[in-house]
Amino acid sequence: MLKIDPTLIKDLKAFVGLDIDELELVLSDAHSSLFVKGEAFFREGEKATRFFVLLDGFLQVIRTTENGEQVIMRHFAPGDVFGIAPALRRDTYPATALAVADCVALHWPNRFWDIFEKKVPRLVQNAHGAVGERLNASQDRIVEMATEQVERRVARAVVRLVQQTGKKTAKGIRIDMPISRQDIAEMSGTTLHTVSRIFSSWSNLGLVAVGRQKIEVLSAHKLVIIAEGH
Amino acid sequence: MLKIDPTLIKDLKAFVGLDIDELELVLSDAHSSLFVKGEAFFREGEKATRFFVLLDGFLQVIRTTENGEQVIMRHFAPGDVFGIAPALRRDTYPATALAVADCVALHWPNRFWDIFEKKVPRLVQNAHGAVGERLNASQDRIVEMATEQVERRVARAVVRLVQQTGKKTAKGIRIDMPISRQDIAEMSGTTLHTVSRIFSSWSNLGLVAVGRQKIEVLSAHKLVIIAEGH
DNA sequence: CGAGAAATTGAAAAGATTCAACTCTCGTGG
DNA sequence: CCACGAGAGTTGAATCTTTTCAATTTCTCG
Repeated sequence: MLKIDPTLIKDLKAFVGLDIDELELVLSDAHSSLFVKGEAFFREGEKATRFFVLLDGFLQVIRTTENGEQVIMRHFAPGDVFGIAPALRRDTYPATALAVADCVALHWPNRFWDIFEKKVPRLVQNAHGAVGERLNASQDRIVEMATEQVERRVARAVVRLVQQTGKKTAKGIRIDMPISRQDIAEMSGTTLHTVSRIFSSWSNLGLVAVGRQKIEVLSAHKLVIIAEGH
Repeated sequence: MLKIDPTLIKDLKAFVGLDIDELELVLSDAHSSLFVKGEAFFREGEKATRFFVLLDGFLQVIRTTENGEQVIMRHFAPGDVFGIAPALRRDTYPATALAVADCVALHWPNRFWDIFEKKVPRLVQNAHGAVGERLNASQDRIVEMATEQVERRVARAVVRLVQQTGKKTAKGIRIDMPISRQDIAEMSGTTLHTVSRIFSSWSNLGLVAVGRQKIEVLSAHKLVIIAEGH
């Protein structure tokens, strides 16, 4: 069904530990699709029909409140599994997944979950590990929201973005993705105004260079100090 | 190893869908222990050696920040599985579990996880379902912390407690557990002072009757309106 | 080049925390 | 059995952080 070479994907986080035969089996049932920037992989509450592995691009998972506010729950990068409702015995997607850049993703109908569970158990175990990390990250974030003030939360959001998409530049590390003040606000539970003020002050301190939808970290070290507090 | 009657536990959430043989198999390998109020089942970062099902009592899961602040992540009631590190391919416990009342819990060494996965798959599936609910609840809470103000968060914390331990009384519903203002503050990311002020105002409105470590909800309906906003 | 989105910034207001003093409640031990 | 002390709770006042409102400015793309 697909003409992807197993060796191209064998190092992706989702497929770590699979042997060639397993990779081929998995690929033989996979569909591959392009999702253009802005397109939704699935939306909150929608019936879950398939699960995904991101091959290329970048996506964000968001939730929307009744009064229309958005919260960015997290980002996914190539190699991540997502939309794995069957791993959690859910039949709807709990959030909306949006392509932030053009994306290529593999996906399978949900019925393959149980098949892979038997035939490629490592794949399913990897997914459970990913769930564990996400649960842990969620709880970290709850603690952060409950105890830290805004500047630190914003710093952490930026540090996370740097870790996920940072590209080395002459002067520092640039976030390789158009990110607005509003996006950062939705990642850290504040307003774009407050983010703007914080960025201005960091910029004055020579910590970052910011522009329209772009952020370059000049002193990752100092930013981490703000984020972690020591 | 244990003389618990399968019929006593067959309706617990953790064991839903197991047949008698499976229940007996599971029980035959189980240990049962009493944890007195205040005792820890396990602590954050500790090597995970066993997983649990709560039979009786009530426990809270907490995280502590570097500067000693506590955040109550969630509560567990009889029938809940917890400490299921193997389900998430973790080898340490991610948080601390404390008995809030005297508790009785079943527990198994972690090696039984893989055994049960084969022999009692439904048990493991139930656990994954529980993980899914928890991940979902965590994300709800993140949204809540990011977008709602304190009074609403406190209202939600109280509503959750009522759902988990509410006991009908003459005038309303009482939370059947000693809960301090500080506890509510740690559940909702605020200070005991703010909780105290909010409770005073609710009390003046006739919404709740509060006392030392006790909360009785007189108008659940109005409280839900504060919590949910409509 | 013009239009619209993104960002900045000041000023005012709101919301919550911090500090501090004080009160209440309950269990314990004299 | 009562007094006392510690833990739990309350409340005012000051302060601080963040948001809200509003007015501009800057960028970038078509």
